[in-house]
Amino acid sequence: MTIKDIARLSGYSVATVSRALNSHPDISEQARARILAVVEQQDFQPNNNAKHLKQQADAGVAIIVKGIMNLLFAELVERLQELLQSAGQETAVHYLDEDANEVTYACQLCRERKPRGILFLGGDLELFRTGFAPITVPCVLLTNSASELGFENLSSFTTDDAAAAAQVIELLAQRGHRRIGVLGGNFSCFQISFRRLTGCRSACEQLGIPFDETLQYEPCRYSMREAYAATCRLLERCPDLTALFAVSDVTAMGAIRALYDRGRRVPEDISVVGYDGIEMSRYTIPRLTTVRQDVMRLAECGVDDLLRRIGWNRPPIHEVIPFRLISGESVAAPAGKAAPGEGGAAVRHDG
Amino acid sequence: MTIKDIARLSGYSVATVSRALNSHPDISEQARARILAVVEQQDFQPNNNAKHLKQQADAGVAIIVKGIMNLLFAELVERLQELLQSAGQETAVHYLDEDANEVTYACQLCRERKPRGILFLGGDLELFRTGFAPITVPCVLLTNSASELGFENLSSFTTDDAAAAAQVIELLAQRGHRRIGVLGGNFSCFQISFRRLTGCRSACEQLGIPFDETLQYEPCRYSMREAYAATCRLLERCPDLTALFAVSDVTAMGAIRALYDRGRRVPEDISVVGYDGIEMSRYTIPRLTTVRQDVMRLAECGVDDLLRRIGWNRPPIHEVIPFRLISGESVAAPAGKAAPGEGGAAVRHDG
DNA sequence: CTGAAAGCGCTTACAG
DNA sequence: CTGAAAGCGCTTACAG
Repeated sequence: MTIKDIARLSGYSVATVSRALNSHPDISEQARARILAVVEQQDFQPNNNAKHLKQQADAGVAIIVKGIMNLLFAELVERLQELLQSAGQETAVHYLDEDANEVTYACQLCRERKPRGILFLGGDLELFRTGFAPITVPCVLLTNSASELGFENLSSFTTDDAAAAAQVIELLAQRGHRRIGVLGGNFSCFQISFRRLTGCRSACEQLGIPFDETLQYEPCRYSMREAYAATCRLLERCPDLTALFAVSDVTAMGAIRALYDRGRRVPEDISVVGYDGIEMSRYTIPRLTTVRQDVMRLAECGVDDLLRRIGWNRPPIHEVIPFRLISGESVAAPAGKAAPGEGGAAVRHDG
Repeated sequence: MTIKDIARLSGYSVATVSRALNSHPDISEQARARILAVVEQQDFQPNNNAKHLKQQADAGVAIIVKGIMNLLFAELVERLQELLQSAGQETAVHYLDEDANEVTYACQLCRERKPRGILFLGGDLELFRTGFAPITVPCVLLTNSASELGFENLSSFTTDDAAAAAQVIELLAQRGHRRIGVLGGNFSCFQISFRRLTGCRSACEQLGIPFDETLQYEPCRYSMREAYAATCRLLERCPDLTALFAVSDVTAMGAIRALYDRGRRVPEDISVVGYDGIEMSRYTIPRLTTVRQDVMRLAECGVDDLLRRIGWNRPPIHEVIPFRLISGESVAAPAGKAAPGEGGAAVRHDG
C-alpha cells in the first residue's frame, strides 16, 4: 500500500494525495475529504524513508537524551514535551546510551530527519567541540554550559554545579561536619563531575576543612550498585567520615544502603547529601537532603530559547539556572555535636 | 556528500561503492580498500532513508520497549543486547511510552526498517489481537503470554503472575497476616495486573482470608508518586491492614514512604511485598521482599527462540519462566503475633 | 486547484 | 569483479 494506491483508489494524482496527507493549503476541500477517507479506510501510513529522503525540512524538533535511565533527564523530557506540545511543536525523543556520541547522532539526524531544532539533554563538551560544526539548525544544551565553545547556533542552560557543590559543603560544615567524603565522577559527563568536585574543593579550602582528594574522593558511575561498591571503598580508606556528598540521588541511595549494611545509620551516624532532586529523593527512607535542579526552569528556558531562535535568527544565550538545596532527613550533626542550624526549610540559592 | 561523491573521488561506480559499504563479497580487495579509504577520509555516512527505502531486509533485530522508565525492562534490555551481540546480531532498541501502541509501531518498523525479527518487552494483548496480523517476521513477546492469540510468528515467555501473586499471599498468611491490601493495576498492561489480582484472590479464597476487592484493592500506575497517593487512599479505607502487596518494586517504595509518613514502620507495623526484583529492591531501606522475575532466563529464552525461528521456520512457543520469592527486610509477623517461618532464605518456585 | 515529471540517495538484478 | 540503469515511495517546483 503506497501513495500510488491511494491515488488510484481516490481518483486523484499522487501529487494531490501527498498534498492532502501533508495538510497543504492549495487543495480543494472535496479532494482532501475524498483522499483522507480512502486513507482512513485503507489504514494507510506513508513511508517515512521516502518522505524524509525527499523532504527538505521536517516540521518538528528533536530531543536527544544522553542516558536512558537518567531520572533527571526523564523528568526534563516530560516537561519539555508538555511545553513543546502546547507550543504546537511536533517532537521526537531520541534515547542514547550514556556513553554514546550525541553529536555524531545529531549530525545523522540532520542529514536524515532534518529537524528544525535540537535539544540536547546532557552532552560532552569535547564531542561538541570537535563534531558540532556541521550542525546548522538552532540547538540547546541542557545541564551543561556550552558558552566556552562559541558556536553561533548553540545555547545552553545549566545549574551552577560548582556553586551547588560548595553550598552542600557549607551546609555540612555548618552542621558541624569536618570529615566529608565525596562520591563523584561519572566519566560520561566528566565536566559536570569536575565542576562539582571543584566546588567541594574550594568550599573546603575556604572553610578550612581538610579535603584530601586521593582519600576522600571516590569516582562512581550513575547506578546504585556502583555507588554501593564505591562507598565501601571510601569507607575502607576513611572510616571516620561523618558525612558523604553523592553526585546524584541514585548514587546517594546506593551509598545509604552500603552505610546501613556496615552498621552506620543515616543521619544519626553519618549524613548523606544527594544531587538532582529527582522524584525518588522524596520517597527514600530517609528522605534525601539534596541539590534540586530546577527542572521546570531548565525546560522552559530551553524551549523558549529554541523556539525563539527557530523563528528569528537570534544569537545563542548561555544561562545559569538557580538551584535549591532541599532539606530532607539524611543530614544531622555529627554524633555528639550540637546542631547549630537544625531547621528544615529549603534554602534558596540564586546561583 | 553522497555515495556519488565517493564514487567520483574513488574512481569507481556507485554500485561498487555500495558493495564496499555493505561488505558485499563480490568485490576486489583493491576496490574495497580504495573506497573505504575515501569514505574514511571524507567521514562519509550513508543516508539511511535511501538505504532502507530500497533495501528489502535489514540485517538486525529490533527490541521494542513499552515503558521508557520501566526498570525491569531496562534490565532485560541490557541482557538482551549482550546476548544478541555475542550472537553477532545487530540490534536496535526502540523506546515507547507506556501507553503507546507497540503493535502499530512494529508495523511501521516492518514497513520502513524491515528487521529480521522483533522482541517486544511488554505488550497489550488486545493490540496484538487486532493489529499483529500484518507482521510476518518472527516475534517474541516478553513478560506476557501470547499463547491464546495463536499467531504463527509470535512466541512468548512470561512469569506466572497468578502463581507468584498467590505465593506472596501464602507467604504473608504463613507469617500470620489476614488483613492484606493490594496495590495493583497499571492499566497499560491490565492483563498482567489482572493475573496478579486473580492470584491474590484465589489464594485468599483457598486460605480462608477475607479479601474484599472494593476495599482492599487499589489501582495504581507505575510511579512512586501514584503509589504514595494510592496507599493513602487504601489506608483511609482500611486502616487496619497489616500487610500490603504492591504491583512493582517502584510502587512498593512509594507505598513504604506513605506508610512511614502516616506513622507506620515497615515491617514492624505493616509488611510490604514488591514485585519484579529489580536492582533497586536490593538497595531500599528496608530491603524489599519481592517476587524476582528471572531476567536472565527471560532474555535467554527470548533470544534463543527468536534466533532459532529467524534461521529456520519453526513454530512459536509459549513458556512460563520460574520466578523466585526473595526475602528482604520488609515482611514480618503482624504486631503481637508469633512469626512461624521467620527464616530468610529465598523460596524457589518452579512456576 | 491539479497533474506529469524530476529527483531525493541509495540497492540490486542484469549484463558484461 | 564492475558498471549502467531501474526503481524504492515519496515531495515539489513547474505548467496549466
